[in-house]
Amino acid sequence: MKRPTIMDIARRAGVSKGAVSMALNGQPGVSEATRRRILQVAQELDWHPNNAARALSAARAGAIGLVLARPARTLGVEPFFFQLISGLQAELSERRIALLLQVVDDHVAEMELYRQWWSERRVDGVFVIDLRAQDERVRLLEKLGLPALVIGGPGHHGELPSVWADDAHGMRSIVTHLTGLGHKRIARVAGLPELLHTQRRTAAFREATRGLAGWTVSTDYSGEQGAEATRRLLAAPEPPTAIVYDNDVMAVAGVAVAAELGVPVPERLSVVAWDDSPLCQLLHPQLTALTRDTFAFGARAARALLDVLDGAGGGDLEDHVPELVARESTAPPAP
Amino acid sequence: MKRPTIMDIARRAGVSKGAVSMALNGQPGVSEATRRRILQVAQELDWHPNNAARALSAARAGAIGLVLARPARTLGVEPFFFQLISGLQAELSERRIALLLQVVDDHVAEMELYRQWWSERRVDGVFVIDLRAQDERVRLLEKLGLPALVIGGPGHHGELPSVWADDAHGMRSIVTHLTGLGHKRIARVAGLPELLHTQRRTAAFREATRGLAGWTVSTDYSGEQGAEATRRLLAAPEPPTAIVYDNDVMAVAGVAVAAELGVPVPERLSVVAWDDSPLCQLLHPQLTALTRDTFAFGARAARALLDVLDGAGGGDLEDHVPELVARESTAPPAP
DNA sequence: CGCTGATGCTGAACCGGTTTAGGAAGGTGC
DNA sequence: GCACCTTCCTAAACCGGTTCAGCATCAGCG
Repeated sequence: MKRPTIMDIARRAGVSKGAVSMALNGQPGVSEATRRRILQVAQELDWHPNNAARALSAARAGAIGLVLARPARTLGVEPFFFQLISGLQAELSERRIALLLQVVDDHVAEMELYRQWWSERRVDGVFVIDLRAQDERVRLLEKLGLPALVIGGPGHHGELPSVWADDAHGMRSIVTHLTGLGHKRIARVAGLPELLHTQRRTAAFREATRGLAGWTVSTDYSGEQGAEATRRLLAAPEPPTAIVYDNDVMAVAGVAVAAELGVPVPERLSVVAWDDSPLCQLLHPQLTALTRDTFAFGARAARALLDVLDGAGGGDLEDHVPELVARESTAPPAP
Repeated sequence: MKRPTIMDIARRAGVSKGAVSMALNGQPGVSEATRRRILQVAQELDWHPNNAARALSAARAGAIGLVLARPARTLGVEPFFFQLISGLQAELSERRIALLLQVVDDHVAEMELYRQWWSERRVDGVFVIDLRAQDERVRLLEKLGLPALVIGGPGHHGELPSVWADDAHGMRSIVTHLTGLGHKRIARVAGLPELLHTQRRTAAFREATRGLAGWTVSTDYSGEQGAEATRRLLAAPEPPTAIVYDNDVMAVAGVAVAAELGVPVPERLSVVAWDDSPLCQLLHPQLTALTRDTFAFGARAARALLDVLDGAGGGDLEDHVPELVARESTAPPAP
C-alpha cells in the first residue's frame, strides 16, 4: 500500500503544501473554506503525518522514554509496574505520543541510555523512577536539558519536576492500625535501602513505632528475600507479632513462610502489605494492604510531564494519599 | 547543549557530508584513511545520528511495536510478559532499535493502532501475541504490508513468520507425570478459550487423558477466576485428584483455595502450573511447574523479526521444548 | 600513448513535513 | 487616485541524514 503525503493532498486540493500544513495543524493563514476542503481531502486519502518528517522539522520526537533499571528477576513479579505503565500510556496515547520502554541492568546503563536518547533525539522527555539520595541521574538530565519527570519525591530531584505520594502518611496509618489492635513488637521487611522512598518509609516507621519494639530489615524487593527475612524474624527469641512488608510479593511470600513454620496468621502473626493487588485477595487469609490507584498515579504523572513539555507546570505535585484496607491478615496479638 | 550534525563532522574532517555518511555506515566509497579520520572526528564531537533524519531518509523508523491487548487487571500479575519483554528488548537494543509498548483494551483498538503506526511510519515491524483462530490482525498486517512476527504458532498466522513452543508436548509431559503417579481424575483450569495456544493445549490435554476422567474449565487467566474454578471443581461430587493450571498465578490462587477448603496439597490434590516463576517456589508446598526460558524465547523472537526485516528468514521457528520441574505439589493420589 | 576500469570523493537531489519571506488581491482612509 | 493594511496563499528554505550521478585521478594494459 502507498502512503499519501502532504503533497498528494496539496495537488488534489489545488493548493501548496505550505497551505496544507497550516490547515492540518490549525494554524492561522488559510481561510475557513480552504481549511475545510483540505481536511476533507486528507480524510478521503486517509492521510496521517509521517512521524519522522514531523520529528525532523518540528524538532519533537513524539515519544517519551521509560527505563526500568531493576534486575529483571525482581521486576517480573510486581504488578505495580504494569499498572503504572498502563496509566502513563493511557494519558500519552491521547496525545499520540509513544512510550519507549527499555529494561537495563543498572544505573550506569540507564544513564548511558539517556545520553543516547538525547543525542539521537529519540524522546522528548523521560520518566525517572526509583529515585535515590543524591541521584546521579538527576544531575545528568539537568545537564543534558532532557525534560524529565521524577516519579517519587519530594526532595533530591533538583530542578526536575516530580510527582509523589505521601509515604510517611501511609506508614503512619499502617502502624496506627497495628498499635490500635494492641501490637507492641512490629517488624518491617523493607525494599531496597538505597531508594529514597524506602528511606522515607523507614524514617516514618521509626518515628511511628517510637516507644515500641520496632525494627526494619532490608531486602531487594524479591519474594525470595522477603521469605528469607521472614524466616529470620520468626526464628528470633522474641519474634514480632506483626510484620509490615514493602510490597505485595514479599507479603505473600511471608505468609507462606509463616504457614510453613506453623505460625498461624493472623492469630500469632499479623501481616500488612504495602501495595495492593489481586494477589492479596487470593490468599487465605486475605491480606490487609495499603492500596493506591497506581493506574491513576501513572496517568497523573504523564500529564505532569506533558505540561512541562508544553512549557507549563513543573514543581512538585503530590498524589492522593494511599488508603489502608483492613482484611483478614491483621488481628490483635496473642495474649 | 548543542548536538553536532553530520555537517559539523564534514567541515572538521575537510570532506563532504556524503563521504561522512558513507564512512559512518561502513559503506564502500571512502578510503580507509579517510574513514578513520572521520570516525575519529565523530568520536571527538560525540556525534550520534539524529534518529528522525535517519528514519526519514532511510525510510526506517528504528523501532518495533508491541501491543498488549489484555485487560490491565489480568496483565499486571503475570511475570510472563515482563520476561518476554526483557528478552525482546535485550536483542533489539543491541541493534539500537527501540521497543514501542502500548497497552490497549481490545483487538479493535489494537488494529487501529497498527493502522496508525503504519501510516505514521512509526515502527518497522510489530510483534503479535495471543493469536486466535482466524485472527483478523493477521489479515490486516498482511494487507498493510507491515512486517510482523507472530509469537505463538504454528498455524493461523497466514504468510507471517512465527515463533512458537510445542504446547502439545508440554501438555503430554504434564499428564504423563500425573498418570505416572497414579492419577485418574485430572482437571484443567485453562486460560482464555479463544486463544490459539489454549486451544492447542486443550486438544493435547484431551488426547493425553483419553481413557481417564479428564475435563477442562475456561477462565480469563486471572487469579480470581482461577480461584473460582478451583472452588467449583473441588465442590463436585467426584472432585479431581489433580489440577493443571494454565498459568502460575491461577495455580497459586488454586492452592490458596485448597488450603481454605481444608484440602491438603499434595496429599489429596496435586497441582501443576504451566509457566514457572519465583512465585511457584515461594509457596508452601513449592509448585511443580512447566518451566521455559521466556527471556530467551523473547530474544529469539526479536532476532527472528530482525531477520525478516533484513530480508532473510521467515517461516516458522520452533522454540525449545518446555521442561517439567517436579516439586512438592504433586504426589500419588490418596487411595 | 591512449583507452579502460577502479577508486575516492563531491554536489545535489531526496525523504515529508514546518516555517517564513514575500506577493497578489481586496478593502479602507484621506 | 494613491498609500496602506489585511487576508490568503505560494515558493523556497530548512531539519539532518542517505543515496546516486558524475568527475578527477591513477594504475594497468595493449
